[in-house]
Amino acid sequence: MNGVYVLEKLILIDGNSIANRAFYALPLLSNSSGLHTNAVFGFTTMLLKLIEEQKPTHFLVAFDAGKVTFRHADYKEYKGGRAKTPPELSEQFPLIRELVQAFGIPQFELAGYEADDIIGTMTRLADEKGLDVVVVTGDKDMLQLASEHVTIALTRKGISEVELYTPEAIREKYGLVPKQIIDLKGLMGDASDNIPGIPGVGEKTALKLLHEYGSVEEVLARADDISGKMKDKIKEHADDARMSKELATIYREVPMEMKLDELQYAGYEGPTLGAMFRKLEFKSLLDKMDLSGGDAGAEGAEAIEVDVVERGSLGALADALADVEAVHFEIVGENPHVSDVIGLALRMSSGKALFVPADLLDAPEAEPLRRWLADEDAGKIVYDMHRTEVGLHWKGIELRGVTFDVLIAAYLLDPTESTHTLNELAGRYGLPAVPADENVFGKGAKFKVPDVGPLSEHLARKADLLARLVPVLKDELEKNEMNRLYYELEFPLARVLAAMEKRGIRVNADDLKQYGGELGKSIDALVEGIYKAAGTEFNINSTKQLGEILFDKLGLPVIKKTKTGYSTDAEVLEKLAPYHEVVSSILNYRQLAKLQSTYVEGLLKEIRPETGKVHTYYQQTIAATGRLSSQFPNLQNIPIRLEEGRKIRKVFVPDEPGWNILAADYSQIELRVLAHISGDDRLKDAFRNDMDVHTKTAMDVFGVSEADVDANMRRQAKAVNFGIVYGISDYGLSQNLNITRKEAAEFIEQYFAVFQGVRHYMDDIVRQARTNGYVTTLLQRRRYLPDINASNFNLRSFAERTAMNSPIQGSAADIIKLAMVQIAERMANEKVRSRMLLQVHDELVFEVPEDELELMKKLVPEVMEGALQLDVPLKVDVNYGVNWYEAK
DNA sequence: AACTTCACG
DNA sequence: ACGTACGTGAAGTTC
Repeated sequence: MNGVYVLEKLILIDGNSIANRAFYALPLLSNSSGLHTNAVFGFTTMLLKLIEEQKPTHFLVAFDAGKVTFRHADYKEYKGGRAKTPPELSEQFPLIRELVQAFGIPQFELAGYEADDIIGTMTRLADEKGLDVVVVTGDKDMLQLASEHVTIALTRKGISEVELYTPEAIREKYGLVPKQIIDLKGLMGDASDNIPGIPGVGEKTALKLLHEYGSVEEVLARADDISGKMKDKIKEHADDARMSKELATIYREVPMEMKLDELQYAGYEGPTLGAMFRKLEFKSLLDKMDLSGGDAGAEGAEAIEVDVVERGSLGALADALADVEAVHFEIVGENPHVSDVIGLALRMSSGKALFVPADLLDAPEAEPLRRWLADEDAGKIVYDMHRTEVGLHWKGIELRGVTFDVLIAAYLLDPTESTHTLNELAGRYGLPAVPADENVFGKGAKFKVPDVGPLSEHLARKADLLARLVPVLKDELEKNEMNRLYYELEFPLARVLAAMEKRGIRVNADDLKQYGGELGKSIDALVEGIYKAAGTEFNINSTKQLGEILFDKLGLPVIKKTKTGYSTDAEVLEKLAPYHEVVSSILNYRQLAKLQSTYVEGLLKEIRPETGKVHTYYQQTIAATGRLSSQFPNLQNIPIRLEEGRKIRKVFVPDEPGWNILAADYSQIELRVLAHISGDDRLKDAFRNDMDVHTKTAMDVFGVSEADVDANMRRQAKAVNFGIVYGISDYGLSQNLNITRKEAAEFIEQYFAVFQGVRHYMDDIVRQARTNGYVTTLLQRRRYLPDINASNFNLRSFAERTAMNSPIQGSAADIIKLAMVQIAERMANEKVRSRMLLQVHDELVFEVPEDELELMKKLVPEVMEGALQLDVPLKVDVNYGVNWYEAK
């Protein structure tokens, strides 16, 4: 009537029912570790078949949650007498949940309800929306749900075949309308669920009665019309019949907030499913579906045509550059600031490849190539633009005009993967395999750059794969609604980061050495005292030796153990301090030794003699939450909390005399993000009124006025706020506050009673994780949580906390990254001399000439606060001084 | 290479 | 009952 009618089909699976069917239908297979997999296998074949034959656009697998449902409140014998689920089957449920997740199918369960009720509710919702629905189950009761749009697929003989029941089919077979299925069961009962019905009434009699009277109520009302013994039986068991009918009625008003949109199904990802099948050892399916992928090695792969460019042919190369699609640079070593560029492979639009050895890059004849690399208008696809740009920089070559970075895309599509090597990406996205670098170069001491033949072949393969990956990755980004995240945030950020790293930050080596000298004296004195107190010399850095001294020799109480022996961490030592004077000396020693080794000696080693600066390297594709990380040296963990360490910051100075270090940090960005995404009114109010959020939390949780919040209450409230951001648990909070778990639990309950929006968010986000298998940030950054349905309590709890934390930490990361891109743009437009130097998660550090101080003090917070509009204001504090220490 | 400890947000 | 707070990187010791 109005526009195009899109055909949508929702499949709803009764997970428990199908698992049961599969289990009893198939022989008890088990894999090499002795785990049974027959039900999982049956479930798999069922899913594959449904996907192929039904082509669902929406999908849900519903599971029963727990043992007790609302039905037990009415009839405690419900499902009583049923044989316990055999362990061979129950052990398969976690696998089935993982399997469903690997298929990318949403799953759902709700405490107190059975899968039937969830499905009943979904069919009602889908029916209202006009979707076609297929319900897959082994349970005949579900036939009551059949309607114009809802078809019931009942498993038949095992699970290999299903029989489809429309209302017509039900009428043909039983002469009933779907609703009367409930009456049928009310009369005949169901032995397997311990529903009594009327004794002596089986299917035949029940059908006869229903054909005549229509419903249980009618049968009971007109029992007198019925002849013989049946009349007495019916009268005698009238209540049983009524209750049985009630028990058999599927509840279609389950209070769930699941939206149909959340059930969209776009099909499975071969590599994910392949990995699951490998785990389950479903070899036949792997082969049949050709999911083997991965590191198949180069044998099977087609040879790739690659020409090695020589000095004499560099001129000819210049003419070919217009036809380059992708470039792969091989830069060995972890730190691109000090790495060797070995060469590059150009993948031409013809499919052929050219290899340029690194030594040619410096040749005068390579000028056209260098110009092409630096040409903003010469588009090129690369892997890790940021790293390449840095690596080339130290060779005096610029890289510009990159149109797509494969690494960043791969990272966004699954930030939890530990690496995204091209070898892995080939497997992940089902493209022709590329050997692992390790197999070509060797690793560790055996690392060796191979001869030009195999080297050029390998790089050519990688460049070729880059070109092939691009359409696939673009497609995936689009599907995940990550275009903005990619094109407006991560991709432009890569160049901002490269620029910051190339610039570096000046470190005053002389001051640092002097500080190290002072530290050295203090450390020596402490060491002497410790040896004396211990009565022997030993390696204080060795936890093993330290443990022997403290616990065996001095007989101090063991507070905590580690995997390998006694724990001697700061928490333990603080508890031991009252017992022996040596302990506090050890704590002091630890503190100073850390400063000396990591921050004095470590930092000195990282100062580049050519520049007198340290050039950190930001990893943009490591952290699962979307944060950056910093290496060589790590400039995101320079001491600040303790004054002694904080002094280190004095050696970080501006590059030019008379300039300032300016630091701008977000105030409480994570709690502001939480206020925004949870929509919690009280939390929002706190920030809208620019209150001290910990004090406000203390007021609300303890129910006192602002004046009555003492330091201790604020401290506890602060710990609770931290806990909330981390995905709170009573245990974690009790550890942090040194209180009992019970007290911690009461705190948390108090908090949630007040901040109900936050509680709602926490429940909701975990539910989302369970159904989708992932959670997202404000800018659609995704984090997958494969353990969210694990049967192992620890794994599952960890995943739940991660589900709560990641959107918060990740959204904060989104915001500051967005600000960085915008600030870089503004600074370029305003043509300032000031430079952005560092990012420390919620802080940006700049060096600023005196005459730009006023401008930057205004520009930086303005952009940071406006980077992303939230329901609460973002607040930024700005400070500056002659070094990083003074910018406080 | 694994483990422990500790620095930061 | 279970037993960890979330996210990183670096240094030192031990195996």
